[in-house]
Amino acid sequence: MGMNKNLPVGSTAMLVLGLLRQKDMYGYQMIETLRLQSQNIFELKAGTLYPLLHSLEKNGLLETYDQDAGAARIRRYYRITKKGIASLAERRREWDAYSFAVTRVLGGENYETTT
Amino acid sequence: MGMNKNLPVGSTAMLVLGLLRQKDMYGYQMIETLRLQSQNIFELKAGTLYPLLHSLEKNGLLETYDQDAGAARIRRYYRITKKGIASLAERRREWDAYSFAVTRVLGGENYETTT
DNA sequence: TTGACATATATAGATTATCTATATATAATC
DNA sequence: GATTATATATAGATAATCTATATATGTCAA
Repeated sequence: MGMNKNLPVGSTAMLVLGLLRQKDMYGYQMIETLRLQSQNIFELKAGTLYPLLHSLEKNGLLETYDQDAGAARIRRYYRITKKGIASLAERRREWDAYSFAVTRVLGGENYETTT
Repeated sequence: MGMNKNLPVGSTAMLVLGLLRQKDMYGYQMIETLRLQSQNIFELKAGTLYPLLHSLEKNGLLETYDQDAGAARIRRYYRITKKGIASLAERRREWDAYSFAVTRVLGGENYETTT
């Protein structure tokens, strides 16, 4: 993910599942939507996304269908499954716990260190 | 970092710098303090921490001193440098932007997708 | 009409963060 | 005497993401 090489990581699958909970999308659209909704914070690379989508599909979190005939260009749409929705909920719980803990450690409050 | 293998993230350096902004610490103490302050969310492994400390020191973000003589066991203390404090501030800015963007994407608000 | 750029998907290989496993040594506890 | 906690360290494995590359079509400007 864009920004800085150090920070992000590990939560791309959660973001993709979050997008697809909004509506079905094809890969390129996910990259654009993620960039727009995050105000250019997330710049997901195609080389990251497509292998990730394949793996989420293989694990039953997503399913695919190709665009209706008649369209010039092929677009492979992804739809989130029941299992994907459950996985998203679990990932969100973990994200919340993680980011809350970061706030606690960096927050500036003075927790005494029970050494 | 503990929790779940997926989530973790690349923010361990930020957390370590955050701890050392509170006060000087030695490695083992950082692991314990991080675990306590995060209420067991962060379970940083020794095999992660020590190489990280060496690298932060090599880059001038930390400096070390050994425990005063007389003590039985050797403890290597780490102190954050001016450069380390600046780096922490930058990493926090990035963390804030990142977590804010996650909230925007997952938040549930209905941003229209300008496809 | 040619070239450049945006759209669209895909894979191979490199990089890097973190983990597991292992090593060493002392102190405390059973 | 054996086990567990303290304390630091390194080697090797795993996994997430990136860069680079490939392919193909559509659009727009020169």
